[in-house]
Amino acid sequence: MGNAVSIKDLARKFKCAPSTISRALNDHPMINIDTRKTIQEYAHKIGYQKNTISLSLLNKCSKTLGVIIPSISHYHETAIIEGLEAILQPAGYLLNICVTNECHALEKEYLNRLYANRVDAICISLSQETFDHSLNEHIDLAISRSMPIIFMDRFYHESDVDRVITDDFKGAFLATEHLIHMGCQRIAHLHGPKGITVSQQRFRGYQVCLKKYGREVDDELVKQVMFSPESGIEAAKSLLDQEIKPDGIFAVNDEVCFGAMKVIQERNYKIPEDIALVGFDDIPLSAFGPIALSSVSRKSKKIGEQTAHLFLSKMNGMHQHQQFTLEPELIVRESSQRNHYS
Amino acid sequence: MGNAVSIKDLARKFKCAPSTISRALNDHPMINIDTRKTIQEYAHKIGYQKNTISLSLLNKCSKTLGVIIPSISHYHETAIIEGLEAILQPAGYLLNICVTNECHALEKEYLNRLYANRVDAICISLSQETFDHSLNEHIDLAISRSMPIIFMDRFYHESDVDRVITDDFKGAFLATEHLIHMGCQRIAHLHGPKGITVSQQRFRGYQVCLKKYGREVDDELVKQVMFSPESGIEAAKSLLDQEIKPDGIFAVNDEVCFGAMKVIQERNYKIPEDIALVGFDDIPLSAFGPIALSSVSRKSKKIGEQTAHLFLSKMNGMHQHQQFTLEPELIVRESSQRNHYS
DNA sequence: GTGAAAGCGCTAACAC
DNA sequence: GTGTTAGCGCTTTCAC
Repeated sequence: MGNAVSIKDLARKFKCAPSTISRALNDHPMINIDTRKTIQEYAHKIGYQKNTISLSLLNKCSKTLGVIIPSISHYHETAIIEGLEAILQPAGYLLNICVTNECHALEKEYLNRLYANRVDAICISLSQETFDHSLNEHIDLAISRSMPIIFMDRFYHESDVDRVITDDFKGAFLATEHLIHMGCQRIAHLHGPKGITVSQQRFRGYQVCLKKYGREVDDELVKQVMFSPESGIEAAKSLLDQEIKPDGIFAVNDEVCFGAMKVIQERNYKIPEDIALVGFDDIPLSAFGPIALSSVSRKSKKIGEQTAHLFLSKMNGMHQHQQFTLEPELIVRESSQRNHYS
Repeated sequence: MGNAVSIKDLARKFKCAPSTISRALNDHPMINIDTRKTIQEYAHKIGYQKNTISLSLLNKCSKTLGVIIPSISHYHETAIIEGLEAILQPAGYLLNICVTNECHALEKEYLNRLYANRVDAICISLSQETFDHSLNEHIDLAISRSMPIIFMDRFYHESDVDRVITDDFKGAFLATEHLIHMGCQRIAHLHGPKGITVSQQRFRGYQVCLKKYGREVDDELVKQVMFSPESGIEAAKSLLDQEIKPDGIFAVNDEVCFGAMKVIQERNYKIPEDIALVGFDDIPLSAFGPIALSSVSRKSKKIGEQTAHLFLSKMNGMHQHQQFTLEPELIVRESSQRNHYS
């Protein structure tokens, strides 16, 4: 790495000034066309490649986007990354991806490191810890340093920031309404971790929908879960062990649903006849389990794409903050499709 | 971003030379302890943060690792990234993650861009296209530029390179042997895309194991698939439509297995009694489907960790090439656990 | 049409 | 104990 060929080396070789080489390589019209070609060809031949770091220093622009996410093991986050890459690769950007494991200290550390590296902007989906304890100083610091920040999914307050989110409330509403239409009388909800926006929004959608159809939210039918199948298993067991059993379940995500599905089948209830199931996220495997799972798609890839576009517009001088809320889509499959409508 | 506070600004403020500030911030013992503290506190207060780009230029070291992977939508790749981060975050590194979608042109483009950014090394899992057509000039170019390259999973030839892989052959052998032990007589294989090392190795493991137990590989029982559940569905249908039906299936990965499982259940065969199933990768959902899937774990996270260690040892001056081959582990679950052993 | 020089932010060798 | 200077690789303004 220390031996990379530089513009100076080429200058020595051609017995000219570094600036001439620079101009030649950038196809500057004022350089003699022949020398230009000769230099370009030679540079290519010996594998010269501009050192972008020096350009970053010079132009105060690193052509890199920082991405901070709480986890990378779910479809949602990887689809976001795919969306970001799809738009930003052609635009010449690289992605610095940082995974916080929902840990605030790490998030803070990464935010600082990305700033130290002078990335052009940071897209962030806040960690659970940051959320739970409203720890926002690191974000405020970044903003005061005028580092452009774009929030994805979770954001720290309603004030004037750039953000791209899905309308989780609406998605949850659609899912619950669908279960009502399928004739479910006792619709349970597997409620995501407390303090997380998506959990709250999805619960609210469930709640408001039930109310709208003149039903009460029964606390016994709402169980707390983490975002994992294990957690869905536990919750489903506790649901099926109690007096009032559900005939429909809307879960905070698909993984949880898979866990619940396993328990339901083990106990010989029929899906969707005895218990109808709807999840959230529409992960790729949902369509291909032994019972295809109904799910709300939150357009994960689109979040990435939209975020990328927002970022590019900021790079092009758009200083006004923008907020995008994407529409979720209910995908009905076997796990909730009943033939007898209510 | 253009307004970031620099060492020069601090020098102006304290009416001293930039080098004094630099030394103070780096806790240089020769600077007066009081001025040192004063400067440090003030710098912290106004949110000064060293510009790492200038350091990269100076030290010829960017504290960044480039990561090139063919896809990011499977558990395997995300687990690798988790492994890399687990080791490299504490060491102060950032990851530039690039997804090629199995496309050679993109891979080449990214490799070059990472070199332009002078990342300290590049970890790469080659794209299918690169593999299929043995397109290695970009790799050779990177090596000739003395950019450290570490191969993960797929690598381009057996020569002297750094690499971390799993023993796919052995994993496949274990899976097949297990099916034999479970009494399966006609073991089918869902063979991954041609030209991909993992497909070949897994097929070879299957093949060699059958031979070892005195059985023939029946071409009718080997079906070609892609790495998707859809593909598993098709292949399973074609298997079950033919004269000779399998009583055991070893699939190139778990997604494919899920697809196959769906078809098998739809046709009312019992798992594992009629048909036993073993997949590969041990994705998190495998344990939690309605029928828990047996699978070979390729220690994905460990690949990331080992790669990170290899990288760090290279940064510490280890110039000899290292090759690591991780041991796979067969995880037996419902889909293949029969009570009557052969 | 080409060269010389300054500067992006920082550190380190060398003064004093 | 602190200042001065040069330099990492590049572009760009100003000369000529």
